[in-house]
Amino acid sequence: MVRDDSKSENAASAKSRGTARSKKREETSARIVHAARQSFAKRGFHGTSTRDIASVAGTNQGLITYHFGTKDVLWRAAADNLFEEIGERLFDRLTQRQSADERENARESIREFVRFSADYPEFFWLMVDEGKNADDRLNWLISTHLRPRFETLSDYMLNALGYAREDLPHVYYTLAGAAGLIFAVAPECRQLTGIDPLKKETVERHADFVARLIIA
Amino acid sequence: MVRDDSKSENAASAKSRGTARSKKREETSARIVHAARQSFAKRGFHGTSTRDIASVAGTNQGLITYHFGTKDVLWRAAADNLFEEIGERLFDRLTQRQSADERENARESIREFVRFSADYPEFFWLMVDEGKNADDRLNWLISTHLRPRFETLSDYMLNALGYAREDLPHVYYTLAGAAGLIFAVAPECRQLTGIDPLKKETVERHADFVARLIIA
DNA sequence: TTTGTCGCTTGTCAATCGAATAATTTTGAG
DNA sequence: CTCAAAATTATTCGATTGACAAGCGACAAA
Repeated sequence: MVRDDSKSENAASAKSRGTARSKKREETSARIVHAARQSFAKRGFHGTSTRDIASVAGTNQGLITYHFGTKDVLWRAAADNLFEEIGERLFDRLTQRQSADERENARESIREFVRFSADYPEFFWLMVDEGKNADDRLNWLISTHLRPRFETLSDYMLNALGYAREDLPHVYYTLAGAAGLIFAVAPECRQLTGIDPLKKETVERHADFVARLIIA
Repeated sequence: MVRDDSKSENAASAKSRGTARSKKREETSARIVHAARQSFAKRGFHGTSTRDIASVAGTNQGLITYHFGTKDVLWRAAADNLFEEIGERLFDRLTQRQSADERENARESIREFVRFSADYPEFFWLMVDEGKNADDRLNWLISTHLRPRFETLSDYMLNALGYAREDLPHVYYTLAGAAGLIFAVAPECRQLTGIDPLKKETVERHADFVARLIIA
């Protein structure tokens, strides 16, 4: 049975807030969400079974139904969790950046974005996995997370980097693709080129490469 | 029952070569492979069922087992088919290109690669879908198709574009990502930015944008 | 201590998966 | 025309899927 929605959103009702029970509930729920994030990222929505996720989380499949109701809801929770971390990691740094040299400032922002792409290949996988099919998950993803993120970045590219408005889509997807692909296909890159893209020096090299490319 | 391997590879035994029977066999097989290419590209290996493929091909699932034996073999056949087309479409144009202006020559090569990425988003999907997991399919994909393709492009980037050897992986994945992502997530791009990346003018605009970026 | 709620486990369900086999139709050599 | 082989369809199988429901033990309010 699916639990009450009021608890579903706040992870605690008015009565049970802060108790040992609700604390355990949140812990378990978080563990499942974390496992779901890994699994969905690596195998995609269709390629991931709720039993796999449960196994990674160290529990059973029934518990997923109990906490989230459906696989779709769990996927949304995993996406929420990912974008929450992304917001903390990326946007705070980008928007708060300050420097004397405007050009070097922009370049460092791009480097930071490349480092972020190396730390969170999940974002790239999610983007490609869901972005190619116009379904409910894409609609939800755009309206909930992608749209505000894109608006923020657009303002930044428009004002700080001085791009024209009609170039924004090209800037956005060019940068995202250039920064993220090499990390998203790390196993392939390792086997094909012999270098490990996730090694610290390689990440920095790629960051510098892309930054110099975009801000010539 | 799986058909004889000698026919599996050549699509015709010595006796039946050129007959109406072997012709129909090849036609049917090609129809299934074509349907498999579409389905695998859109949904990935795990997200695609052999029944879906059969439905797209206008037949039933048993015929797939008859012609290819396993889903894995069909996937390889679909990949073979894709890379065959890619070879014809891309590499022939790139290597045969000749111009007086070396710089403009390189720029046009990149434009051509972007146009290719728009025509074949399947390549990007396949790359990301299979490149993130080090399994048998990735091993096969690299040794069979990706390695020779990468070598060819490496020579080109080394000689014609004058890049340093240790930068090759960065150039390769940066270009592939910058050129391909916007087309790979076309539905997302449409909904997020309002522009259709697959429209002819948009493709040309992106080609020009990326070309000017790489060859400044 | 009682009692009922809560977090969780277990078992089950219909649907669907890839694969194999049986049954049927089509084809072409003799 | 005959008939065996080939191509196609139909059926079946065991395994796995997401979802559901019954029941368990621990905990907390009364």
